[in-house]
Amino acid sequence: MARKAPLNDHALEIVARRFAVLAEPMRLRLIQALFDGEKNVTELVAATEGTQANISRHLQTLMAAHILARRKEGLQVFYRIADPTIPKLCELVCGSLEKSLTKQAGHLMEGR
Amino acid sequence: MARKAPLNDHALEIVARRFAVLAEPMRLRLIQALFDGEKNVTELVAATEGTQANISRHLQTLMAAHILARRKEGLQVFYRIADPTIPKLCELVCGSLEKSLTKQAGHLMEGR
DNA sequence: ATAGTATATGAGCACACACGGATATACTTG
DNA sequence: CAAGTATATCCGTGTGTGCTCATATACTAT
Repeated sequence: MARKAPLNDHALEIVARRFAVLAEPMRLRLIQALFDGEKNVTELVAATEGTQANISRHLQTLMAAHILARRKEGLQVFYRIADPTIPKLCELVCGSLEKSLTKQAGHLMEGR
Repeated sequence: MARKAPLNDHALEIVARRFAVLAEPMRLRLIQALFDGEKNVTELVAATEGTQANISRHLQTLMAAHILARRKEGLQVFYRIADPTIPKLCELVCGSLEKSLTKQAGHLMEGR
């Protein structure tokens, strides 16, 4: 994108849609919860403290964006991160934020 | 984010907000238009084929997110990309899309 | 001061979507 | 087949925000 020709309207919508999928705290929580390996829906509901209906919906959204992949095993469905660029994306954004918010950087990690 | 402790709620909202700012085709057009140097509002309106009011609003949004910076010169205001991670972010997303959409990859560039 | 140009902002509308509760589907076990 | 569990989907509501039109602000020039 930097040095190449500008993207056309359709491509821009696709890129924007991708960012939009990542623009939801609950979905970021899900992604975070999956950084250390696959989990089933019940585990994800517990890890994110959301309702089952809402988590399921967000998982569909992340699937449609090809960010997650699913594996069925009996009654349970296990989700995992399918797109290797996702961790890099999050690192980039977090790094940028930490740099611009050095004063508040200490607050960014869970344990204060 | 990948290896570190999970982000707390406040941090997640900040990250999500950042993605949300990038989740708008018109704002991506503005960012693209600024890849090759600063432009004033009138030039950006022409480059993006948007209305002046709308472009101005999007520029405020990008400013508030510290993605752009502005420089006033008489009547005109020149905007430029202030966050160096933005081009990298776009490259990452575009690269990922091209890889997952190899069949449609040819359609991604402006000239079809 | 007046007129003219560049940019920003206020008001109102429309649409997308996150959320919760209830319900449906899929699968397992007895 | 019935009962139970895990996951997905439907429906209604509320909120956020992108868009346009009109107007306001900031600056320049005559």
